[in-house]
Amino acid sequence: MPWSRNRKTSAGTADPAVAGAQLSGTTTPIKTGAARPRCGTCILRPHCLPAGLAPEPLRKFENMVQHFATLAPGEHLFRVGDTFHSLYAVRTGCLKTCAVDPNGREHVLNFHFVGEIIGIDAIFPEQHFADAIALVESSVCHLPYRAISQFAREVPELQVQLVRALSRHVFSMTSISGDFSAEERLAAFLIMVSARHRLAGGGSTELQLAMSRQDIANYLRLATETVSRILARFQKSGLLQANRRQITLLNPDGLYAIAECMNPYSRGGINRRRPDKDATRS
Amino acid sequence: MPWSRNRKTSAGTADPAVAGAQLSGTTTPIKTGAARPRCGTCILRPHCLPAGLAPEPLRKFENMVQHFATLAPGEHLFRVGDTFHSLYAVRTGCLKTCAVDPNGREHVLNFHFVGEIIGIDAIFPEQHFADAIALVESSVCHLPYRAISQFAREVPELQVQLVRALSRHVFSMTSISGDFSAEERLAAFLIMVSARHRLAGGGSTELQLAMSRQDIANYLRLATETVSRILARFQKSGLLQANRRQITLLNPDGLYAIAECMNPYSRGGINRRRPDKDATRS
DNA sequence: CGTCTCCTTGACACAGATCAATTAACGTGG
DNA sequence: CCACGTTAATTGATCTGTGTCAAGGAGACG
Repeated sequence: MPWSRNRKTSAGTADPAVAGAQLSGTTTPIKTGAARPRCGTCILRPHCLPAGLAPEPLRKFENMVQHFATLAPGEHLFRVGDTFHSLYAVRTGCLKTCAVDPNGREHVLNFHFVGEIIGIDAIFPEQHFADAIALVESSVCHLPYRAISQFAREVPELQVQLVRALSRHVFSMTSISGDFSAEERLAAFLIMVSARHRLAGGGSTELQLAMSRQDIANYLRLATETVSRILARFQKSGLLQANRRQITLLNPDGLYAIAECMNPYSRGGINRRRPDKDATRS
Repeated sequence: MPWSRNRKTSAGTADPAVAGAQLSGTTTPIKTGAARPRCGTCILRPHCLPAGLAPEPLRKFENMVQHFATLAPGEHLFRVGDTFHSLYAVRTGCLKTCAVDPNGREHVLNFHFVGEIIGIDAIFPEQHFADAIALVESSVCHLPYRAISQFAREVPELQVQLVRALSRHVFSMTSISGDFSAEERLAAFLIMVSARHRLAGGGSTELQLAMSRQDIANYLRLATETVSRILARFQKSGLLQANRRQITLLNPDGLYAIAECMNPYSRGGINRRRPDKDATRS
């Protein structure tokens, strides 16, 4: 049976307040790729590709990086079918990568928060098979892959970082790919957002979501109504306070407890609904 | 067929068609990591890490590779919590990686067919967070990561392959992570198995599944009963013939049509096989 | 031949999708 | 500043795809 779920595309028209807020204390949004970013002083460096580079290689790396024009909400960074030639690092804001299948259903593949790398999945096919769209005003660094890859041959530390970034990506994907209930997935999502807020230097209980309910739903493989309802349920049980995209976590531990089973590191706590489905056989 | 026949037949029928052909004069399975595998003559090389290496680096690479003892069905290659120190390449047979959540519910993260690399997701955490278990009698090459990684610094081509393998892994994961119906997922699964059979030199319509219905269900996030029912439905509509683990695809194009929406290449019209039936519901 | 394990099939239940309607922001133009 | 339109978010009422429970069947193996 055809079986259409959420099919509309929402290109986050959102609070511009969110974007810059988190970490642009020094730098006002650059409108046209003017100044080179300075990895050396970038607050995100520990989480970015040049993490742990020595001063000299770092300088060379900086020279490869280009700063990209700021993206307005809804603007594309790249599109399905574009040739891959560059990775991107999110400096401010938030983007989503998504693909629309032949039936018109949109699948949000990932959200990309401050400090994260976009485009890793295109290295192999050498072509983007997803659209990357800014959810709020965002800016990204532009890391030409050929140059980076070439440079990595000389600088093992960079090579290590590259491989780690890839592996981490795989690692994080396994979390959402499992078979979990809507509550578990949403709780895990909120915790993830919270953690990333903290990484970017923001508070971890006051969340200003960059994405719509629909984007969240498409990402978590739910209906938007379900996301809404579960948020309401969380609110009623005192876990959080939700007002549109403004979310306040009142009881993070409670959310952790719900989401725990999705954390690959912490298998061994908490309960979930479906008692068993058997396992084992060795 | 590439895989040894059903589970516990006579001890050690590593399918001669594959196993024997490329890796040894002897037809008997290697029980203890005796002979070094010869990447140079391995039929899988184009799909493996040393793809495209020049003769000299290839020889050095071969010297790093160790052959592993054959794994019996149900035997573990590694377990959750094991320290990561090596990647593995499947030479014969088929393995699954899986993790058990707090409730004892098993999640199959991936199946690993002939020619595929296992362990990529453990590079970053430097620890395995999944069990790797042989589904049928299998053998794997043992690729010590530190040595490989070190060697890759000298041989760019190998580095490229490593990154490509990682990226490909990410790429393939996006396929099953989407929001698809049970039919779509199962159809896509069968097509994937078929494609991998072909890669390994087998036929693409006569499939001998290495995994149980339960493994398939856990992988696709379904109940085993659902897998059974949908196979029955496919059979009734003439798409295939299913007898336990012996599956014959009668109408691969029909399956393609059902699974199309999951093919990342088809999104946006890149390189698509056929236009789909439209998404009208009713 | 019995036992075991995997697979299949049926009956029923429920989480979550779908349909539908209302309310709340946020423009925009007058 | 206020009507108006548009889109996002909520809430309620149903429907349904799949999960769950239960009961055989069919190979495999000793």
